Amino acid sequence: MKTFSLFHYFKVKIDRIKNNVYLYSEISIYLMKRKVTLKQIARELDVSISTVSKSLRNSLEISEDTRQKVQAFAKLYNYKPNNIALSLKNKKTKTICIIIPEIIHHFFATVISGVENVANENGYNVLVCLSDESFDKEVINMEMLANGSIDGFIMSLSKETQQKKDFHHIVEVINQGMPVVMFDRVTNEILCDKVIIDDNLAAFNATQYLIDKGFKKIGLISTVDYVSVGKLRTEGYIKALKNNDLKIEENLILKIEDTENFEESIANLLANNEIDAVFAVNELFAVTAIKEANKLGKKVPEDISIIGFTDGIISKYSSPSITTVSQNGVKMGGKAAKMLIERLEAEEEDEEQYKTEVIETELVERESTK
Amino acid sequence: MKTFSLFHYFKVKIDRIKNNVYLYSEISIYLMKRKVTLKQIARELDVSISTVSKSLRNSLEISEDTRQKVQAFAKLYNYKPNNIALSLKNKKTKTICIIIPEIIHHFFATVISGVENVANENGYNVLVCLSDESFDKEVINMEMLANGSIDGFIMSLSKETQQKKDFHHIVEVINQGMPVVMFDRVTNEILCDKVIIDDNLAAFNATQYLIDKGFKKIGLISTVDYVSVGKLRTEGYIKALKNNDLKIEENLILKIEDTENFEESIANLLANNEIDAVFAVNELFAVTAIKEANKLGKKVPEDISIIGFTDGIISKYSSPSITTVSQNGVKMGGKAAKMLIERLEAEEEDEEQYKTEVIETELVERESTK
DNA sequence: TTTCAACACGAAAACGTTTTCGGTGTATAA
DNA sequence: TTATACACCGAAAACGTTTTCGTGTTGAAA
Repeated sequence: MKTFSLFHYFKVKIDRIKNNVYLYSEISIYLMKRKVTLKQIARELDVSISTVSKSLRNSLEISEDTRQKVQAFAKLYNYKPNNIALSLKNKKTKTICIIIPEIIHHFFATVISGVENVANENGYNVLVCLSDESFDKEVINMEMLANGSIDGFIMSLSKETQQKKDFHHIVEVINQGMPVVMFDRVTNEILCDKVIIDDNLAAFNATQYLIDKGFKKIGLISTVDYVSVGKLRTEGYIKALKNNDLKIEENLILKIEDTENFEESIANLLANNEIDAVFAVNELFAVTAIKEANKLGKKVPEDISIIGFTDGIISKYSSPSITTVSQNGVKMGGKAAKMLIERLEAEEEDEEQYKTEVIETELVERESTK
Repeated sequence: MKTFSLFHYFKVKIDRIKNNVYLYSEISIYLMKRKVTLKQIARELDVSISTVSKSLRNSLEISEDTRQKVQAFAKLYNYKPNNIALSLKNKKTKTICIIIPEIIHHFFATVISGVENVANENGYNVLVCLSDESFDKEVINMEMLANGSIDGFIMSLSKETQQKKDFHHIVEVINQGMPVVMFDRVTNEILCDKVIIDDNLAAFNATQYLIDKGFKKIGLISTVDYVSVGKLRTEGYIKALKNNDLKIEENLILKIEDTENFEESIANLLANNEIDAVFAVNELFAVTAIKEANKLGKKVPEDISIIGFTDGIISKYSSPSITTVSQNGVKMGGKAAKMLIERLEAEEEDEEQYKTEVIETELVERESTK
């Protein structure tokens, strides 16, 4: 029994501790070695577990003398309370889970960063789960963790979930009393706190920006409609055109389904139409548009202007760098975490109404527009 | 007491269950509502907790009859065992923690992705902690989680930790019997499992590649030496030059300390020297070199060739796309997770010797070299 | 000397599991 | 009828905490 031998390593030292001779300076060297529990300290010091616990928490019930003795001993063995036991007792884990479709998307990475910051400031840990855009993985993750492992969820829906419109797993979790905050890819069918950007407005502004520059034939590279943000951004684009009495031309609108091999579709869009500007709903589409334009002998921004969405690594370091709608992921994640934690620490479900926070976007002008 | 009223909602149904009339088809509708425990089921069914537990685990000690009754009831109330309680009992949390300096670096994001995959396959969850390149945050995170919250660590050292060379927090954790796997930014001062790439060799190969193309004046953009990978890559570069009897010119070697505002340094390097090729130790430096070269009127790859390190988003989508040393983060994370889990599930610390796995790199040829 | 408060500490319950061990009751064999 | 076996079930310990309540000792006041 390794845990026992531990107590005989520094017999001399311990006896001195017991006799209230505290040698703090000598103690730090012996910090190492296995986990020690209240029970073990209690046994060794010939007091009860309660006494040890109270001593360490500086309870007034305990005499100055034993308190110091216990604390010195605990320090010697580097006692730290077991978090799992505390979680069980308190019915709180101080851990929140964020479920995102993919981590390699820069935007989601920044959101995690924002969540982590705020969570840590408030003493929470962050569990990251990747749904991989899969409905099943989303469900499994949630069911797995909803059984005491965490205190609440922050999530952005997977594509498949948005397509199926099946949200039973989320409803169940909420019904069990566990708070959920959705961000970015949300749905109206679930009642919970949400934090989003005004995709519609942002797209409208971006398109308007192009129109103001004098462009008439503005292409749109979007996603299929079941991706909520794709749909909203498409609507914003259309609204801007209508507002300026420009014709909506179906062949200028490209809706990409597959995230692989979309280069050809974009090349076709650019080749077969007299487009003088493009609004792309993400930075991948934007940078690909630049590449394909170059291949067709069209220079950016001289021959064609391009605006992207999401201010990530690509937009910043592409040549030319890309004018884009900046969507502050860090702020978004931070806000989501704040909302979740506030709800967790509210006096037992005030059942106060759910809120939807809108993070403002900003158009970052770079080299891809003129 | 909300938890009680629950038991009176569907009184009729329950009575039928008790009388062994199992109506599975009707059950699914009532899945919702709060967490139910073994104790509650036991009380309601007038059996002991042990019986309920055994029934649900299909113990042979329990009669077919009560087993079915209990299982039907548990299903009705969507019983799921409490993970925290299980963790406490089993002294295993089935959670591993990955500590990385920053999540917005594409490479680290891919590592997380690899860790997540392997972890999930083996029934583990992944807790992500960001050290933010800070020693203190690294220490706090580790101390916080080493108290039962997780089963093991996967980590890459923060810059500050590498600079201070203070690894006491890691030693302590290991001494407590918690396995640690280090990746990418590792140190020889710690004995544990590691997974790295052969930075030296990879840099050597990349430099050799440039030399083979006929370049003589090859610049190096590296980091300061306390960043282990920066140092190793620098050594590889120097070795390649020496091997080919090329002069090592100090003014062709740029060591960047600050990750902000390094553009000027790079511009100076390119402006003040007759450089015909550059090897950069990460993709940020590589893409910046391209930008600065362009500003100086030098075209890539016509006037100057550039090789980067880490095959990330930037290298792929930059124009021109960047020839780079591909460092497979997913594979690296997967390997690290595999090593950690194997150690966790080994028959109680065989104390088998620690291993260091080397992930092979690959030179991905793109447009930035000719 | 008796009474009472203050003090210092311990026992035990609770959180939700799993598992070991022991104890019923019934049926079968002697 | 008695002994044995077996099927079925419950009590209790264990994981590591915190907290409530109870209890014994001490000293001072009556």
